[in-house]
Amino acid sequence: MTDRQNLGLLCFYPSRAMEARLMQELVAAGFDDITTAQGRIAARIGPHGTRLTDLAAQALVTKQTANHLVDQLQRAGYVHRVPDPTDGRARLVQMAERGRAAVALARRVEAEVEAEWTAHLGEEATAQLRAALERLREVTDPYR
Amino acid sequence: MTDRQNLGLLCFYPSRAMEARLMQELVAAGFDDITTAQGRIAARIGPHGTRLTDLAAQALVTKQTANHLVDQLQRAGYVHRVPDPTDGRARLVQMAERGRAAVALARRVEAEVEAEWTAHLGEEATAQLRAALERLREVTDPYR
DNA sequence: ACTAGTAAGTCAGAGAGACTGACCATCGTC
DNA sequence: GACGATGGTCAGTCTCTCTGACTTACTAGT
Repeated sequence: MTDRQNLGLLCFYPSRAMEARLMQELVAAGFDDITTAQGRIAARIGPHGTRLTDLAAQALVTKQTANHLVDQLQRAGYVHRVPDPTDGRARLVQMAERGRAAVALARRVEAEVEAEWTAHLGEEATAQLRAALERLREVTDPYR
Repeated sequence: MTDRQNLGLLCFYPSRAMEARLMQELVAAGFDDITTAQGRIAARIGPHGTRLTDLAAQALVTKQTANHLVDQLQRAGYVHRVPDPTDGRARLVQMAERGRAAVALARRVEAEVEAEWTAHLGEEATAQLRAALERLREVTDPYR
């Protein structure tokens, strides 16, 4: 019996497990030139494209870091940048074909992992868990 | 309204928030020569000391990485190493005085943050959340 | 219409974190 | 006592992330 662990740490295990599983399956499917850091940025690109600054803010990294990661994603063909029609300074980071394919796979894997977790916890407990985490996000995610 | 987020990502927000808060308060209290990576290792040192290999396994990093971080912690006076009386190859990483002081503060901050979360979610929902996360750990933490 | 301040993004450089691979010392077992 | 396994270290590399300084473009106030 280990001692009582704090809620933040308890949240860390599933979060790490999901990320590891995503990476593992992406690599297995041939998306082997991507890293977790790149994935964290890519996961936040909206359907019509997202500004670099917004990506950085949501991922809680500096613009420079986000820019660096987007450069790599672009070189690997996952995303491309287009000028923002509403703001001459800005550019929108959009998913390219390869990026959309990777995201589609990632969505499938996420659903798969959630199904496994649901099988372990039960439908009702999982629904409660999701509800609690969504409410907790209100006080733990500064960008939402 | 944002779309439904996966459970792994939902777990990420509280985990990141807890870690950020811990670092912030530790720095404010004068423990300003520590990093999150060092903290993640230090948090796993048991009451009688823990082997480097075990620390590495629990934190899911290589022995080299763990060794590097323990070196830094030792230089800063948070931990020290003693020979393992039961195994001539091994050494135990133990908390030093400064390390114990930091851990004591960290425990207080953790309790504080959990109290805030409980205030937001309610007693019952928080208890259910903890129970669900502890069960989820059974399938998401390889070292337990 | 001009100017001052703010916001978007880029360039350069540095430090920390994490890995792979090779290695030595010690333990445990046959 | 020899040999495979385990605990730990050394060396080198790559990625992530930051700070600081800068350019360009938008916006609000006069």
